[in-house]
Amino acid sequence: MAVEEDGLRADARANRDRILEVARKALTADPETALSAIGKAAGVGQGTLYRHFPTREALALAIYREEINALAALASTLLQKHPPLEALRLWCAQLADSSALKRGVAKLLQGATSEDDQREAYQQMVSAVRSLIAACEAAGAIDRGANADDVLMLLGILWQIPSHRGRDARAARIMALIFRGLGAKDEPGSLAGP
Amino acid sequence: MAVEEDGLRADARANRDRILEVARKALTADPETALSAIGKAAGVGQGTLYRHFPTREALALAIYREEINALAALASTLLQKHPPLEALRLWCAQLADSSALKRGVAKLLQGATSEDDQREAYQQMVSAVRSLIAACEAAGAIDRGANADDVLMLLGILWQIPSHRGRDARAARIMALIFRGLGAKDEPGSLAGP
DNA sequence: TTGTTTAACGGACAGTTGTCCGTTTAGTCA
DNA sequence: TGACTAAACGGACAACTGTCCGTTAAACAA
Repeated sequence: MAVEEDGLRADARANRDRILEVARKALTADPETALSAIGKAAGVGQGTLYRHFPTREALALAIYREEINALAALASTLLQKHPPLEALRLWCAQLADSSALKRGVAKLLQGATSEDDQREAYQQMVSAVRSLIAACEAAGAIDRGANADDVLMLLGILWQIPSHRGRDARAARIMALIFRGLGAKDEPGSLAGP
Repeated sequence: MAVEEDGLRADARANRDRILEVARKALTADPETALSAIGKAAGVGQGTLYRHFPTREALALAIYREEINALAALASTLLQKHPPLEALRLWCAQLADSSALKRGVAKLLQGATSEDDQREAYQQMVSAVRSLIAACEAAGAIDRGANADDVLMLLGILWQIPSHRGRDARAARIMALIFRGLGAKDEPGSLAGP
């Protein structure tokens, strides 16, 4: 047997792509759509669906993989264009705004999981946070000693805020608290305490 | 029909108690025990089980209700015996140590749920946090403006930390970050930075 | 006691998740 | 082109959750 460049057989790849396409629409419309319904809509059997995506999280992760990649890449981009602390702020704001990355992916950020590709995505995010933190520390913009895993875990809360009215304000308050916890030196232009 | 003092008919109360007793043991042994198995072990039908406890969380909540009550009550006790900030610290430490209050209840602290009794338990916890925060603010031990819901949400993370080695250290780091975020004035005796 | 009401019971059932395994077929090589 | 092999398929199945509804019996009144 030979393999395609990505290690998948042609029919497997086609199925995978079709499942993802269907799932993206279905889950966007209703995040709790039954996986069996997605399988049916994609014209594949249960077995096929679960072989490609063993859990709901794995499916959600694959769907939002692009956004995760983008978010991870954003870190270095921001660091090039802005002072470290502002880069961190902007990155967190983007994180909070990525409303597409809902519940399903949120767990991922709370702690390492066992699935390989989930681990990888988690690592990407931790690396992003780590680079931002390191830059801030080097610039003296936050205190030393912050732990990237901890910070990511705390930031993960931003997705658990129910999307009622006042969500944004709440997210802002929580972010501000975390930044303070990091010992962020207030920048010129921001309102600050004593 | 008349009712007992607690509003439950005698047989209903007996069933409820029996379910709780069985569930406590079963869930302690394996947090993922099937609810159907618990129902069977308690000698009640599916319907009875679900009427008493509509969801797994509701059951977990009922089991740990005493601990939640104790935790809520602890707040005022600590405030009487200690300076506000230390009371808050001790309370959070106790919260982090309540390892029995695992996953199932954790969600509860993340955001308001719709179930009535879950709401009530949540409110108890928020009230506890609010009183602690208020005392700290009044004493000038933390900055004004902290939001009890936000703080509880952040503290809820403490239960999501996987119980690997290093869990305690991680919990301590996260708590420290939150306290800093609240603007906690370091007490004499604690190690602190500039 | 006996009768009436209705809360509570409990098991059947429908829907979903995740697994298993016999069947199909893509890709390769002669 | 035809045969071979293993990756992939897909549907049946087992387990679990949560609902529905006909039946039972607790509480009370006459």
